[in-house]
Parts: sequence; structure tokens; C-alpha cells
Amino acid sequence: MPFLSHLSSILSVSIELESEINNSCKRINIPKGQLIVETDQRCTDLYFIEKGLVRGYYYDEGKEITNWFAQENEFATSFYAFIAVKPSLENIQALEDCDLVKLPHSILQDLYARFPETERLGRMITENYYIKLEERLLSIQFKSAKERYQTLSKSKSSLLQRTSLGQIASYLGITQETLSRIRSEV
Amino acid sequence: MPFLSHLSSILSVSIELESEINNSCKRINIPKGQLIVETDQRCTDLYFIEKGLVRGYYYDEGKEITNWFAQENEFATSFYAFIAVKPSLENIQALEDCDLVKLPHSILQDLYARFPETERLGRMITENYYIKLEERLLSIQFKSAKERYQTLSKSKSSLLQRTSLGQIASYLGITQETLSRIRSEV
DNA sequence: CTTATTTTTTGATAATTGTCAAAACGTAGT
DNA sequence: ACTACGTTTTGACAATTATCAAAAAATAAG
Repeated sequence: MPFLSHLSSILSVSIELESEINNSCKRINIPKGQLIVETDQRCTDLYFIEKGLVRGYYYDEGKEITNWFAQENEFATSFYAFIAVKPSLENIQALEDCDLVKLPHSILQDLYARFPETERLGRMITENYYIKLEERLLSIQFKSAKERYQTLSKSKSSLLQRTSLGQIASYLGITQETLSRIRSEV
Repeated sequence: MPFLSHLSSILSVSIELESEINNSCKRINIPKGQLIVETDQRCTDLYFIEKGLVRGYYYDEGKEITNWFAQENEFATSFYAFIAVKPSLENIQALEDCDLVKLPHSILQDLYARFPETERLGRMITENYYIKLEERLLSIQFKSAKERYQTLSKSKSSLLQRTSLGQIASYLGITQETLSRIRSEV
């Protein structure tokens, strides 16, 4: 789905803002496997995923920890780094060939200043992401590994096909051996 | 800290908005132990805590699960219920005598509509809460019970005095027996 | 101060999940 | 088809955390 259609589905967007976004956002193409953001670097862009799949991950004691996935019609960025304008704590990598819309931080600030409706959009999007994160926290905190896996396979079953076992395992907060055993049980 | 001072520390607030907030927000007093929001009821207000301590909790298989605390200069609400205008999934309870500023959903929407700066405030506040939630998720997902306890006792040591063991334990995602053992080890 | 009630600690044991090592499986390239 | 490489599965064992029960300590009530 194009970026503007997605925005319109949240809140109706004025013609002026539409054309401004069209002028100031570049579409980019990222091949599978490529890093979009690297640890310790600034993350000055917000990406909207029109096509493809992306993950955020970092290293903890030498192990890769995937802490989120983002797919079609979702935003991807190193949120903390983008908002606080700090070096990124994570890498962002394309897991498939991706079509992204790139929205630089400075442009976004400019849109916020010039188009109040952008503020509302930004607030509503952030609120929705907050609610999703809350759900995930509760799931991790109070559900068993098996329950978390089952919930994921119901709510985002396509992820299971599009990613590796190890990526899903760390996303669920378990080792890949444990995930493999959970799978074979069922 | 008064509500308006807190807001000003995030973003400078116009005189007009200040007086509008003063007119439309009521200060309320909640005695220790009282429920502010109950499960299955609508949660139509956002609360700012000027004094006191509050928790959100729910029941899972008969056990009380405290999933967040909010103290002075923080907001408290059943976030999902407030934003999505749905019945609350959790109870909110005063753990101490509290001075709260009550901001009804309808008033907030009105402020959003009439004062664009409110949108920006709302967005920035939500962004900051998102970042905090992200940190908590990572801590729960990838740190041991002991590490989580140690992190909490560094970052919010006063909570340990102001709450019960069982409340802290479920907030950390462990049983109270385990927390008790972690404490005695050190 | 004494009793009742709640909260915290301790003990024994079980369940869940992690670790390390090796084998099996899959896939891409030759 | 074969090799080389990465991914997934399996096995044996260890560590962490949960569960259930009871004792000890702290707090509230009379």
C-alpha cells in the first residue's frame, strides 16, 4: 500500500500535505540482507514499508537478538535513536527486497511545524504503536514460551515463513532450540 | 509538581492553553487503597499525579498481576481503554493518598482541536512513554530476574519502599517467593 | 499488650527453559 | 550429483524459576 493511502486510512490528509509529502519523501529500494541502520550510527530517517520485511536486532553477549519485525504498511526506525536524536542501539536489516518511503527527521519536524494535522497523525500513530508494545510486553511477561509462539502463529503467521527460526526465537525471548522443540511438540 | 509546570518542562505552553487547562481540569483527592478505574468499565479520564503513587493491575488465574506503577509527575490511565475508548482490561488503584489532576477524554479532544500545541504535547509525551516501555520490554525479555530487580532498585529505588513485595514481583514478571530469595541473596 | 491478619521468608520439589555438542536437513553453487 | 555452508533438530544435562506448604515476621485491630 502506498504511504499516502496508509496515512489517509488513519486520518484524512489535506491536498497540501499530500503534495508536500510527495515532494519531500524519496522512495528507496533495499535488497534483501542489506543493513538500513547500523549500531552506533545516527538514525535520521523514518521508513514506511510499502513492500518487504525488515527487522531490528542487536548483539548481546555475541548473540543476535531480533527485537522487532516490521512489514508492509508499518513504520520502521530505530525509535529511540530517531526520537531522541542519539546513536542507534540496534541494526535494522531488510529481510526481503524492500520498497521503502524515507522520511528524514528534519523534514518531519518541518511538516510538524507547518501542518498541524501532521502532529495529530504522529500522535495517533505513536499511540497505536504504544498499545501494540503494551500487548507484547504482557505476552512476554506472563505467558509461557509455547503460548507466545501460538499467539504469534495466529496473529502473524506469515512471519514464520518469511524469517528464520533463530530470528523468531529471539523475538519471542527464547532460544532456538526451545522454539524448535515447541514446534515439534505440536 | 503542578500539572502545568510539568507540561511547561516538556514544551512551552501558551497563556491561553494554561488558563483553559486550569478551567477544565479538576483536582481530585484519592485515599490510599481506593480504586480509580475498574476492569470492564470505561476509562474516560487521563490522570496526572501531583502527589502519590498508583498502580495498574489485573487478575490472571486468580492472581493479581501489577503491570505498572505511576508516581509523582507521571500520567496514569488505562491507556488502551482511554485511547481506543473501550472497556478497561485493568484496575487502577491508589497505593497512597493521591492528589490527581483529572483530564476527561472529551476535554482532551477539545483541547487537541482548539490548541494545536496540545497535539504536539500529546505526541511528545506518548513518544517518551513509548521509549520507556521499549526499555522495559527489553529488560523483561533478555535479563534474568536478578538483573531486572537490580535495575529497578537502582532506577526506582523508592518504589521498593512504597509497595509490597508481591506487587514488585509481578511487575518484574516473577513470583514473590523468587523475589524474596533474590533479595536475601544480596 | 495481645490477638488476628497479612506479608514475607524458607524449604522441598517440579516444571520450564537454557547450554553445549553433535547429527540431520536444506539449499546454493559447481 | 556432490560439496560446502548455513539452518534446524535432537540429546544429555544444568540453571533458573515456579509451585505448594509451612514457618516467621510485620502490621493492624481490639
